[in-house]
Amino acid sequence: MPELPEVETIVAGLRPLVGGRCISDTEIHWSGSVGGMDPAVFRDRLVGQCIARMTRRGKFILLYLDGGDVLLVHLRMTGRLLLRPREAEADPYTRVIIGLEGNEELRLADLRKFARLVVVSQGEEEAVLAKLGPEPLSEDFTVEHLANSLGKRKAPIKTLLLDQTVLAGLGNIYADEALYLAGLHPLRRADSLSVEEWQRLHEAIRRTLEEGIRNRGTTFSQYRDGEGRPGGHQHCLNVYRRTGEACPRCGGPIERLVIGGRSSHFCPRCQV
DNA sequence: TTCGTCCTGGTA
DNA sequence: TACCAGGACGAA
Repeated sequence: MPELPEVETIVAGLRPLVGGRCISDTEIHWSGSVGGMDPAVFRDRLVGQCIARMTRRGKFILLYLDGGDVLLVHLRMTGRLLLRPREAEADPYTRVIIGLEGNEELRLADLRKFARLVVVSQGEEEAVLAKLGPEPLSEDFTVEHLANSLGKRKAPIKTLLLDQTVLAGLGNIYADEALYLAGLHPLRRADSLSVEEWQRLHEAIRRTLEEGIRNRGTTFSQYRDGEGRPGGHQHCLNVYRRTGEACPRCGGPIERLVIGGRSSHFCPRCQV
């Protein structure tokens, strides 16, 4: 669910609210969310450390703690990271609570139980992050990088855009939207793209992610920002989950195909 | 590279 | 009742 724009929105919203705050207690309601870690071990390790820095890398949220640990959060499909007053009504599907001094708590709520919260020693997070490709909105993400990493691959371009080792942060929604903006059919073999098409795709990826961030992410059902608010980008999508509706450009019907096990939405007339 | 799996709930 | 869902990993 949460892709780069959603995670960016969460982090930008929470960063000023949790920076410098200290952890006073923790609760684990479903141990799978912390990889089966013993609740007492989890608590002993975190309590007393303060949040020095909060950042995002790809779809990961990173909380750097001043005691030498890093909290890595990945929300996967339905995870939410919410900052709530302690006395606030329980959020449904709350799996982990990290209590902060000052009567608030960070809650990991997650309907489908895929989200993960991992504690590592500072430095160890680099092994996880090293597998990720460049940030799509950074200078490291160039047309050359995109074309060089994928230009010889035979797989459909749609499938490859979801590979986090190629670029970090794109998911199913924004991949479909980027391919629409670029006018590329999701089944196109990557090795068939021309220089000009790589340029269009590169530009389209950036544009669609920037618009997603501007609209504070896409909410279909589960996504909320760090304060529980839905995003607004679902009203601006051109093709994603619009099967049968009119293409904004040509008016023809949007089609849906399953590619690499993921649903893909596209306009067969505008995307070739 | 593709498929199943981890899970639960909403919708057709 | 069947199918669908925003992610990612490991096995075949």
